Amino acid sequence: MAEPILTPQAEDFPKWYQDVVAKAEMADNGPVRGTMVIRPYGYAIWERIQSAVDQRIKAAGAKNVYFPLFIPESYLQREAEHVEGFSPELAIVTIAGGEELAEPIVVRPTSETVFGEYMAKWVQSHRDLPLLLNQWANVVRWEMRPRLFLRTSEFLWQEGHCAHASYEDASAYATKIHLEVYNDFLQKVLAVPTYVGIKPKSERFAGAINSMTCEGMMKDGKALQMATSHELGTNFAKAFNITFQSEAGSSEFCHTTSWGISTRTIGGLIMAHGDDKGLVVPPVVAPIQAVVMAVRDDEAVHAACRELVLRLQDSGIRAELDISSGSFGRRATDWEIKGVPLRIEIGPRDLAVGEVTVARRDTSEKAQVQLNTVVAHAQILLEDMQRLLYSAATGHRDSNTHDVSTVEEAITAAQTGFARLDWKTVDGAGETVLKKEAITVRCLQRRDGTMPISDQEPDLVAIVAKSY
RNA sequence: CGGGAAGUAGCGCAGCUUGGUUAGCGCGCCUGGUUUGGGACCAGGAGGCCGGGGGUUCGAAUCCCCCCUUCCCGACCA
Repeated sequence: MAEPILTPQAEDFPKWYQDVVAKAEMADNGPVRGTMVIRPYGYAIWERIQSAVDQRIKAAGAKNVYFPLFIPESYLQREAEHVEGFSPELAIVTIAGGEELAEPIVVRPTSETVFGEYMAKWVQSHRDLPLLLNQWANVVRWEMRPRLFLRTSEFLWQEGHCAHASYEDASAYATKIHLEVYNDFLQKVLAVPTYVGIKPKSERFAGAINSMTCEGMMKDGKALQMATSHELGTNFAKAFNITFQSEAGSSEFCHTTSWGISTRTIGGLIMAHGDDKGLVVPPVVAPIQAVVMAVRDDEAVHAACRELVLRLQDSGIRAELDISSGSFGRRATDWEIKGVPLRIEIGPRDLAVGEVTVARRDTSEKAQVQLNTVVAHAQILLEDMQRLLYSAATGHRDSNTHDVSTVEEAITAAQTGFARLDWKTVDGAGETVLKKEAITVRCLQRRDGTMPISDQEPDLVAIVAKSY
């Protein structure tokens, strides 16, 4: 083990990220700038993210639908801020079927506008509300500086679009999604602790009256927005005429919301837990939770491995068999790069004493375990690892979040982590000063760390950082 | 989109300045054998329109122009 397989994080974090994405076989660049080919291992992680999020969305009452990829350009233009925010990153089709189109077609950067058009049709009465919809889709936002998973011109996500009768209902539901779907998922599944708050006006979604965010801290101390929920007020309802007849008989505008989580979270997962040996995938989201490795190319060893894989699978552990013929070190390293939580080694020495060797990815600890109790042991280790990854990430975040009192101190703190200071100290000129240092306000919170209803609340604190 | 660097086998690179027959090296890959408790070894082998297009030339990986892609730094972003 002379030379490192990956660039060490401390030497060059972005290079480490690229190395790990390539060597763990997560993704490749696509042929068109900014596009991404997600490979089987990366996609398996995405599928697990999808199912965990989808389950929570359905529990919150929203129903899945599918809207088209193509949106008439005129739709985007109906909401002034929305079109202004998105026009620089739109991909627009002007020729189709060999003919110049009468009206250009936009490849969706997000779907508020089409949803709006159909919500207007579907909603007539207060009895039709709330209308809670979600779709899993790809979207296109042309990016200047693409990075696999973190910023690609096409990405996969889920976008929820809801219409409510009142501001209070809309706000409450967007908040519920934010906390019970996104934040719960990020903490329990990805084991990423977050700062939950609202965006200042400068960072708000184009067309929103309020944007909520879950901000995670990566190992290099930079912030990553891992999910957002937006309150759109009546902006889109007015642009698309989404109205309903109230109980009293009057015609009212709906209050709409939208909320999303994307393949970017995979980048967050990589950078929140990965180390110099590669990925560290939390057991709950890991497509492979345990690999059973034959140490020797020997029939008795192979048979023991096969049998153990079946026992692990029977107990609900996602286990994989490795009886391939490469050298031990090579195979072990490959599984480490992929971040598989447990590696169970079986060789003649183990078999002779009825044991196996269990190595856990997070701590690198190796232990001898009785062959007949290893399944129960593995369950315990997986649960322990999930907990430990979350608490380690929380420790890293907390020890790199500094309370400061001036913009200058915030700039210093944001070189290596997050800074927390009074919002009134930053609001206005402070934000401009920070921006020059590539530092932004990631979110606004109340003093107790909870999420405010609006940025008009007094006594808010700002969390500022460099970000992806 | 601005400023910089780069594209030669799957990956990492040499060759280019000074144009000249069959374009090299390391890793990986394939075959056979010996191996396997932390990136094994020996022998043999496959793999290239030198990023794409155009030009200069008797002749281009090499010189010139345009385009595409990648990386770093800025402006934009889930």
